[in-house]
Amino acid sequence: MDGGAESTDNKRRTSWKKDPEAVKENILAIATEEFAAHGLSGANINEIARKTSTSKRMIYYYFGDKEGLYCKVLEGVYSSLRRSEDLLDVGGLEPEQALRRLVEATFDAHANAPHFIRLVMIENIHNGDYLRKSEIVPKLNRSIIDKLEEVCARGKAKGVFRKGADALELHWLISSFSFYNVSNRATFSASFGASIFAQPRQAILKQRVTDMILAAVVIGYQPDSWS
Amino acid sequence: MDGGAESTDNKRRTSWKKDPEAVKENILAIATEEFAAHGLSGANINEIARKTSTSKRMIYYYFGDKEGLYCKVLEGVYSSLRRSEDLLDVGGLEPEQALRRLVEATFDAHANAPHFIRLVMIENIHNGDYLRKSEIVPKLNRSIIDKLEEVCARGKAKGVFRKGADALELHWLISSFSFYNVSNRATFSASFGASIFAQPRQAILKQRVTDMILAAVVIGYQPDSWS
DNA sequence: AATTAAATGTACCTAGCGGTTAAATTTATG
DNA sequence: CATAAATTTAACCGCTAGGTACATTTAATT
Repeated sequence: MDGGAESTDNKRRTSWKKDPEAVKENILAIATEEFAAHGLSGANINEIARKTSTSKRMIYYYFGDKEGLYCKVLEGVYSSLRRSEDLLDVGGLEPEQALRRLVEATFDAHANAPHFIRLVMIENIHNGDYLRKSEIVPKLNRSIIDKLEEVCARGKAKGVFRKGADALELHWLISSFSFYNVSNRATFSASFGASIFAQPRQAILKQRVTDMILAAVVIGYQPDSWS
Repeated sequence: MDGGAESTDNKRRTSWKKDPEAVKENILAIATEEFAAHGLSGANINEIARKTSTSKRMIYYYFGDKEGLYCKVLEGVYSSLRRSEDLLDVGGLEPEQALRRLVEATFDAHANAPHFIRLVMIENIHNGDYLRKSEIVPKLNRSIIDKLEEVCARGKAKGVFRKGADALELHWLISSFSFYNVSNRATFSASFGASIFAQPRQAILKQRVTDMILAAVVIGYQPDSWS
């Protein structure tokens, strides 16, 4: 599993290419795994270095120290989620369908981004100190709010959304179960079993929360699923 | 603030009571603070020892090692939350009011138990490994489910709850925003400001989610607050 | 080709921290 | 009073892990 020395000896090489960006990317990718897996204090720089294709020296060369690396990792996963949000276009949908789409997409996005979830949990353990220090992150998450605001405005203009519908509150709501659904799987499962996190229960849950949100926002909404 | 040597010299004391339980309690209380503040790997045994009224030696004497201490801390906060749940009696209320009461109480209980929240977050970072090892915790959280089941049964029997109402799903839902509301304050605030976590927004949120739950469960429910 | 600065490798340092040892002292108990 | 459990004190150990020093190699520049 380790002694594959046929084309180029991968260990003990004495020759290398200059490729700073690739090295940085490689370090970031591994560091994301490790910080997500073990947290800031739990992650091990030596272990991160070992798993990269470079050395510990380069980590300090490019990122200064452990916290600097952690910050870049944090910024990375936030940017990544933002990009996926930006891809979502609900402009062509009627307000009700647009909102439904946003809820479902958020639910799925969280379910498919465990690294993001774990790093946000970890950052919350640290009281958001590193996120607050970051210059790029605070302004990142506007896009989802903007989308919700636009949908709310259209819904109200069309007369199908309640006047009280508020984008920030909606985002808080949608995030809460989308996030919790991933973040607390371990302890929830330990207490009540994992059945709720498997199919078909997950699909049912997504349907339920979507209907709940729509019922709270759309005037006279009556979900089919409420038997 | 430190040199209060009037009645009994607090350092270098030569006389003491034999009170194992008090010593254990003292260690647990401090350890709860420290683990909640810094996580399992982040907390420091020397620091915990320093803050107790006893010594590091006693920590190892009673708890074996760091993980043993962490486990006891975890069991402690879970038991504590369970006790507060047990105090809640909704037997005398009609199903609708009972459910409303359970939602509001859960929301408030989470908001008032930041240590519990943080330790559950931390335990989830560790994939629930220590919770699963514990014998007492897995069976602890039944009580809230039992209460929800009883209320659901009464509501269905009375003909006011939908047939699809499910206690476990309800608990997942109620927990999700109650938990998220505390666990993700730091990062949410960093992105969108802290206004939503202050009054009167918190009260409004609680009202909203309660109404949403009731609307999902109670047939024909129409909240006053939905303007 | 010589110069130079960025990029990389290797070995090393050191403080902190989890955990232990050992002995003395005090309190409770039968 | 003997014995055991509880507690104190304080030094100590070993390793881990964050961080650094210093030499070396590559690539661009002149």
